[in-house]
Amino acid sequence: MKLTIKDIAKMAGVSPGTVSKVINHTGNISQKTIKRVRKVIEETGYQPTFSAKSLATKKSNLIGLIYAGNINAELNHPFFNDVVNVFKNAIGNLGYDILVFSNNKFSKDKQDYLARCRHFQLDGCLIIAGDQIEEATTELDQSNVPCVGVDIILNGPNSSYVTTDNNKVSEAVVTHLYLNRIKEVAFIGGPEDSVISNLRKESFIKNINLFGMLTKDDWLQHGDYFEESGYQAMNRILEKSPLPQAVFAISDMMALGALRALKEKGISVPEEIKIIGCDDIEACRYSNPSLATVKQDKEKIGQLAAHMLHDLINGDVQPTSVLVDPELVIRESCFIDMGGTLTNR
Amino acid sequence: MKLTIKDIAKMAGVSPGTVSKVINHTGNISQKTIKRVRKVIEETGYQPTFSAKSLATKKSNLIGLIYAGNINAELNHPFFNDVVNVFKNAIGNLGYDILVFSNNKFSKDKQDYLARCRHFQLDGCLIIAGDQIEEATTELDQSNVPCVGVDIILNGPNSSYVTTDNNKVSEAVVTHLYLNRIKEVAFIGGPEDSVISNLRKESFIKNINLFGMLTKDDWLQHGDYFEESGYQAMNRILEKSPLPQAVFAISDMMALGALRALKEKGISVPEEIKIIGCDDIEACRYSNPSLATVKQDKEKIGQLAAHMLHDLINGDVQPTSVLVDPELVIRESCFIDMGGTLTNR
DNA sequence: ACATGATAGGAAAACGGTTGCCTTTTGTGC
DNA sequence: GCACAAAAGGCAACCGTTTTCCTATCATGT
Repeated sequence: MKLTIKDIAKMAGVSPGTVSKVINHTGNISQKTIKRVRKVIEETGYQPTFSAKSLATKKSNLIGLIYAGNINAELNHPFFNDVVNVFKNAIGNLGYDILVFSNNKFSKDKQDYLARCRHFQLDGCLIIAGDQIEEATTELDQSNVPCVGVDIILNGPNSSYVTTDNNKVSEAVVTHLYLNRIKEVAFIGGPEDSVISNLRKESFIKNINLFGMLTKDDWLQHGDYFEESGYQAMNRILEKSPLPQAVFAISDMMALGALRALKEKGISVPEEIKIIGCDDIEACRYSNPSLATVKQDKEKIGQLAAHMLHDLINGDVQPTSVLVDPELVIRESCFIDMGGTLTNR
Repeated sequence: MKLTIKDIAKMAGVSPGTVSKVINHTGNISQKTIKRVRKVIEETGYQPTFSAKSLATKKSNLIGLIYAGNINAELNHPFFNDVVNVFKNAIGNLGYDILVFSNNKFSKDKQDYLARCRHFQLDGCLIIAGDQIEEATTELDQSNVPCVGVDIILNGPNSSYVTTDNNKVSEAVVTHLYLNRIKEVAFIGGPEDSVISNLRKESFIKNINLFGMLTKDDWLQHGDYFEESGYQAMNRILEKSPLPQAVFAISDMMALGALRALKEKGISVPEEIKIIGCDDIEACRYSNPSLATVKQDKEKIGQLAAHMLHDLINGDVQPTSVLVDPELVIRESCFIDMGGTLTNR
């Protein structure tokens, strides 16, 4: 028989309302009473029922977790999961639990995120996406539900976002290559309609031109962020001669796919061609050669997302966006032998 | 202004109770009325509020997700995440959403899972663990809350579990090595008190003896499933001569660590020593040499867990346990050159 | 001792559904 | 057309909290 607030009230010789006030630190209650009520709660291990509380307050202390866009992977995406894990612990410390929207529950074809937020009376949502996304997410963004996006641009009245500074991603890669006398560079992006991908592509081209380096249409390929698509993109590049001196793929998985294509053709990395990926997933360290990459600061992104969402929920703050600086991680796939000049530390 | 069941009732010209019955397919309602009510619901997009429904029914259609034990990783564990992802979709189709327990919310030191289940009125829990675990999980297991464990042995009155057949894991590895004329094998297990690890270790030793092969105390090492611990365990093995002909590590990450240790010492894999891991994480395919492993059937485990939990919740079924067969995946780290005899397909 | 304001705590409505029971309507057989 | 059973749907209590408003008590200054 589960204990209710009335049982506690009876035991402590007060009214239910008073117990509620003690629990929530509201109203005017004497220290003596507080002590007494606390003691009963302590002894009985009483905990208010979530649904009753939620019903009365219209709050849930629950954050919805949405994997939007065509991320084929979801709970098993290497980069996003690290971010989500940091987020989970950070938001937990702020007093929230996380609700993962399972798909297929409501309408079959249409993910109605907003309806589900209202259904559960979620306090806010974390939207994870590698991409600009479906209507359902836009609808949610435009609603008054507090949302924080990771790697997605949100502009709703109560939405913030945090993302790696995509201009700096390409800038870092191109600058590094320039400093190492590499001139001819290919690019493997995400889907053509991916906002993130296009930002990186534009910035890539801009910086290539800025430094007087070379790229060309045949070298600008698109994939879907996954391994196989990188493999195919690389093969498309290989079909056209000449070969570039380096390839920048905007996900590690695609870079690994490119690596596989090169291995298959007997082209040596980094001697004949350098490869740089992006994300710094675990597999980078175990591939052969190990994969140079642009690392996104997962810890910082996760932490920021949690605090931004909390602030948004409390109405403390206007919607904002934060760009997190990426960091170049040089590994074997980009080692450059220049006879002692300009080597990498 | 959010719509309530009363609004719908008014619009449809019926009582709230009737609307409820239409929604839940209970009571005796005429087809005509059902149509009318349905239409209004459709047009307005009305959805019952979770907390109110949950309060009234004492059910939540929510499944708690617990990462128990000393899995340092959580939402970012490569193997478990794949399982959880399958589970999430499967359980979603059965009408549940998932609540992830954030840590640190309730008592600082003590995870009170049971209390939180009651608090949220969860219908059931999925317990993920690489290991036998804390008191809080045991308490939950022993309660009447329906639980399904993955890779953990549960014996509570309402608990089932599904796990890879750990005997067969070691059996498959040892048999394969035996068939390829390899006699001397080392073993890198998990923590000494890990039930799973000990099952695999016992079965490893049993099969080694059965085939008249050789292992010894110096070759039986323990780690914590993560990369660094595999590295260290391998170094401990290397300190003692002679070298075994093969090493079986019960996680891929530890196997990768072992690989790193061998590389560092200039010992070639698979020529001088073979390595086999376990789990079949992504990185296996990208390591050099690519890593042979024992694959756990994540798809099947996730699906089974979902359906077993659903059955348990509905009281359709007695607690059970299911063992899923593992599958050996041979890759470069275990390639065997025998001059044409007994090669691997 | 008294008016006054502050403080403590109680009563009850509200939150949005569900459900058992009871009444009304409908259909059936004669 | 009538008695009766079955079907349809309304009523109201209930789920466990919160919160507003109100009253009773208490301390204070005069």
